[in-house]
Formats: sequence, structure tokens, C-alpha cells
Amino acid sequence: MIDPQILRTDPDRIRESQRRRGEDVTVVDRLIEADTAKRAAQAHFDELRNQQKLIGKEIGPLQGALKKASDDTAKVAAQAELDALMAKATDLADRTKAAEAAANEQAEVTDALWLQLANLVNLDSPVGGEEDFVTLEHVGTPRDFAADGFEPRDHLEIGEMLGAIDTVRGAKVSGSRFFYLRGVGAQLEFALLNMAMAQATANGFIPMITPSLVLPSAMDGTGFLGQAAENVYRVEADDLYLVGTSEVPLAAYHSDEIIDAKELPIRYAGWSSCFRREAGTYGKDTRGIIRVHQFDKVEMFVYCDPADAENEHQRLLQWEKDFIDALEIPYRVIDVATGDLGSSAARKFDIEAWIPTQGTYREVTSTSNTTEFQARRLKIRMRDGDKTQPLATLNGTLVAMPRIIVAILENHQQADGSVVIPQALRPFLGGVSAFTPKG
RNA sequence: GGAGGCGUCGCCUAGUCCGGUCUAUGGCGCCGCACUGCUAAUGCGGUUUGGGUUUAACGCCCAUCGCGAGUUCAAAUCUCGCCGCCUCCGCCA
Repeated sequence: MIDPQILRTDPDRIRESQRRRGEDVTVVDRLIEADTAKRAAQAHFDELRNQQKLIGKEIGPLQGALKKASDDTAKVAAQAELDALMAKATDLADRTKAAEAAANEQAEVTDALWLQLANLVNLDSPVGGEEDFVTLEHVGTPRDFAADGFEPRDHLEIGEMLGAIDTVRGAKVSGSRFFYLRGVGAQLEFALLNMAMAQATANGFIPMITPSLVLPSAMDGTGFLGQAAENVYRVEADDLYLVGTSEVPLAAYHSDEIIDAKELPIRYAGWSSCFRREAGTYGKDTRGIIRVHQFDKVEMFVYCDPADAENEHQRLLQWEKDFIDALEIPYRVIDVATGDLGSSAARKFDIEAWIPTQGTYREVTSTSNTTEFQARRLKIRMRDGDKTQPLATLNGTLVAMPRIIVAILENHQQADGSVVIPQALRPFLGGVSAFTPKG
């Protein structure tokens, strides 16, 4: 959630953000109303409770005096006073209880509204929908296969020739959009994993292997039970969710904690399987492993001072570029438009790799600055001197396996179906320089 | 899965049997001040978190003793449910 103070002091800022996202603006007015009602209800309850406590404090001593009273007149007087006090207390208790219930109810209504509100967009993000991104740069040049004298095969054809990808049996065993990596395909993933972790640790990241099943609180805290809910697998019997990215367990890792500002930034590189229902993508990317229900990914996740978040976002982007650069794959970097940001993100950069057989760029990594949005929901704060305030969280893909494998196979293929391994990756494959089809 | 124990404001801890004097004790750590060639030691003060109100500042109020509900004028304390941790047993990659 965003800072409630902004609602009270500068609601137009929220309205503008909602407008840029193409989302409901009237929610701001409903929030103002609910927030006011919530505070009034709370103040009313606080006042009644205060009175109740003051009376309660008189009752104890009075009961003591009653016991010690020596003569009957004093006893009768004390008893009368006690009875009057008790009657008042009983009445007050009823009213306090009612006020408390009203305050709780109003708080619930208000909190629910808050959770509907997406993060404030960064004003530098291009405004518009999915197609309105701004291309920041192109790196590398798409290969000229005509000059090389052959027609490129798509990643699935190459993967099958190499015995590296098996989608037919994936579907047989688990249904559509599931696949097996086998042989050099599996080795390629392990090599990419090790290369990614080597880079991450060299850059000060702490390697993490995270749970793939999380509680509703973790899923909701990271903002995945909003608009994205339909893409989340839920294990009903145990009320757990399968994560779509290790961003979820990495963000929730420090939930309900206060971190000393001196320890920031804290950087984690998380390895996990990722599960996505891919609802609403019927007919899209049905061939190969571009869009699948389960894949593995190394995710970078950072906790830092909000003042440093934009710089850190640039660093994450640079680390993503470093990795793709090392794999010698042409790509472009886009600044994602406001309407296509997730609810948590204030700004997002995607790297899209050139896919020769599609003649276009396809997303392979994504890095988001979620500012204090997730930290507020997950109650993660930083202590800076005597101030305690929410910190900023950011995430970025270091490597998402299937798509980077697609890019490697397609861009580095040869006429005979073999695939040249980029220099930087070879040490992680025992020095192998190419994968070659058998017979 | 079974049995038992435990959960207190950073860490440790007192309080829970028997409800009000808990505005939660003490130690450690941390912060400030004093003293001091320097450090250490010592002394004094401060130190949960969230919300509200006020704001020039101080302050005041409410909630918070794992979470939730109940009993009561009043709950860290009594009752019920849940969660987590530890020990032992069983099962198991």
C-alpha cells in the first residue's frame, strides 16, 4: 500500500497515478471518506475506553474500603457508592464494546479499500497501455541468416534435434504447457544457474533457495492476489499458494521486521521453480517453451533505502544486461508503460531478446521498483537513527530458464542444427564449445 | 501422526497458581549526558511497535505480553480455539 499521509495531504497525486494506470479514480474519494470515518470511529472508541479505565481504577480501592469499614453507616454509604459506580461501569462497558466493534468494522472496510489501490506510478514512466512502452536502447545486431546461407530453425526444432527439449511427453504427463529438459538441455540450465549465481555473488548478492509454497499472507503482501490472482495456483487442501516467482518468498522473508539502515542494501539472489496458470493466454505461444506453467528462475531481490531505490533499479537493470551481454544475445531495453505495470511497481524495465524465427523481441527479464509499496503491506521497516520508516524493495530477473534457452538455441544455431555455446558459458559446461545433434 | 513442555516491549528474564497496586521487573545490548590524558570503569537519564490528537516544541489518549474469540466493571493473569518452537516416540527422502 501507499503512504496514507498522501491521501490526506495530496490526494490529487493518487488520482493522477490512477489516471495514468487507466484505473478507477473514484476509489480515491471513497478512500478519503472511509479514512475519515475510520479515524472518527477510532477516536470515539479511544475516548470511551479511557473513561472506562478511569472508573475501573476507582472500583478496586472502593471494594477495599468496603471490607475495612467498621461501622454500619460507613458500610452502607460505601456500598451505595460502589453500586452507583458499578452501574455506570456496566453501561460504559456496553457502549465501549459497541464502539470497538464499530471501529473494527470501519477499519476493515478501509483496509480492504487500501489493498485495492495500486502503487503510485513513477512520473517518468511512459503513459499508456501495453503497446506504449518506450524503447531505451538496442544492444547487438540481429543475425543475418540469409547471409549465413540458411533458414533458422525455431527453438523447439533445435531442442528436439539435440534431444534437449521434450514437450510431447511433457503434455502426456502433465498437460499442455509442461515440458522436460533432458540431456544437454538440462545441463544447459544447470550451467546458466551456476553462471547466474557466480555473477550474483560477485555483486554482493546472498544466494537463496526459497520455498515454492507460501501462505496467503505472503502472496497477498507482495501484491499477487490482486489483478494477478487468476494466474496463481492455489493448493486448496492446505490453503497454500504456489509462487510464480521467488520474489514472493524473498520479499516476505523479512516481513514484520525492522532492519538497521546501516545493513542496507540487502541483496538476495533466489533460485526457485515458478508456477503460473497462464490464464487468459489461450492460443498464445502454444509452440515450444516460451510460455509454460512451470519453470526455474534466478531472481534478484533488494531491500534498500527509498532514497536509493531509483539508483538501485538502474543497477539491477545493468546486472541483467551484463548477463545477456555475456550470452551474446541481441536485445532491446524497454521502459514499460503505466498501464502495463503490475500493481506493486512504480516503474518497470524489461529486457527483450531477439528471437530470429519470430522476427521480434520477446521479454526475457523484468525489473521493477516497488518503492515502499510491498514493504508497507509486509510491515518491513528500516531504523535510521531514531526514525523508523518503510524501506524500498526492488526485484529483477537475472535469468528465467526457458526463455533464455530459447534465445540461446535460436541465436547461436548453425546450419547443421548444432548450437555454439557463448564463451562465458563454456566454463560452466566443462569447456564444451557446441551442442551437436546426434546422427 | 502420538505424548509432554514452552511462547512477555532487540536478546535473556520476573510476573501467570490466587484478575485491579503491571504505567510489565531485573540483567545485557544500544543511545544521550556527566566524570575522565585516551580507552575502560562508574553514575544519571533514555530505549516495544502501531494508531489518534496536538505540533513551534513538550505532551496527552488508545491498542499491543504468539494470534483470535469469550467471561468480567476490569485480563499478561481465567476459559475456548488456532499458530509457532522445543523434547521424546512413530513414520519417512
